[in-house]
Amino acid sequence: MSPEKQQFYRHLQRAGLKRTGQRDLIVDIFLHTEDHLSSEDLYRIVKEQDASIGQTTIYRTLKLLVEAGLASEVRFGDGRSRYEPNNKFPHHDHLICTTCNRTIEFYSAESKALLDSIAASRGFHPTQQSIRIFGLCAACAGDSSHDSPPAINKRGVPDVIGVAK
Amino acid sequence: MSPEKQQFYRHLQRAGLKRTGQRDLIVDIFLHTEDHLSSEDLYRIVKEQDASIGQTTIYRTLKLLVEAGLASEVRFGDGRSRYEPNNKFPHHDHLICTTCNRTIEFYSAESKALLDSIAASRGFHPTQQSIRIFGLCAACAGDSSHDSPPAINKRGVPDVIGVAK
DNA sequence: GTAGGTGCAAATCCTTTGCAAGTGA
DNA sequence: TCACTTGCAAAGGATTTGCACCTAC
Repeated sequence: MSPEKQQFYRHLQRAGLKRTGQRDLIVDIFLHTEDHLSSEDLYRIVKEQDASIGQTTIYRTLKLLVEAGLASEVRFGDGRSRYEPNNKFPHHDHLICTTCNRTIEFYSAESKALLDSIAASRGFHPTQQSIRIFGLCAACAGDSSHDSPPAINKRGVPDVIGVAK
Repeated sequence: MSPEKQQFYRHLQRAGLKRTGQRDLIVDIFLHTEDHLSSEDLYRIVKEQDASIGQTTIYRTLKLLVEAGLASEVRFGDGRSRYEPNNKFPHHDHLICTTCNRTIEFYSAESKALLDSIAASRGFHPTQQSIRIFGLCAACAGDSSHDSPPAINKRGVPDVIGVAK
């Protein structure tokens, strides 16, 4: 069993909760994505494996994953929550193209340090920081030295087009 | 008439829209706040001046204000949109206390420059950047060298507790 | 006169909750 | 056993839309 699933079950145990087949399946699938899945996206994928699972269980399990520290909730301005597994990259931020909805992930240690020091100077104790840059990706801005805009994918899920470390 | 209202009416004109008494009132009130008002907060205040105005008009006018570049939409994780006038501070970010809901505004030219260069290196053209740091303010973290946590205010609106320039 | 605006009620969309029937420890 | 789970349907809460009536230009 992966260390992430172990962490998940440790969380369940500590909280007096139970291990179930549904949670097993949902967590397995979730941990193997690195998309920014919405609850409904995940629901659709999970249903392919077990058509009897309900939306509600997806919502509840995603909440557990966040509590267990295995997932982060992100919002890109389309009015729905998306989730990303924390096991891929410990923390990263997003450039969000408001035209094609693709996202570019990046991580900047300098920004993080800068923001930490700003928080510290106000006596603030951060638990989470979120940086989002909205705008046009190179393709949508018509920059011909970059890829052309992608067709919107089947699920309407933003594709990740790159990770800048 | 303030330059902001002029800008608003210029936007209406360019878009072929009309000036109305309702828009006048809503814009006047909005531009004189620096709270992070939700649509409903603004609705309550506006109704004190004109009880006949409907929620819908508030929603629609806030949207116009954003389009006109006079307001920014912000979300603090409580599932509702809040708006701040752009005439006070051109741009700023937020430390958000997840216990007492107060926010501390700050502006960091260094962060902005850093993020601009990250965006540029990906060929991304930013239109808006949003930095949010969630955590505990000094008071809620029990830091006695700072103010004690505030009573939650009447409207449940996060109070601004400071602006770091 | 006419395109655009307004307020109301109804509709939407995402998410949560109540509940009766299951199920893991 | 029994507290925790599940799926369904209904409820919720924020925001949007349809519509008949009004109003700025």
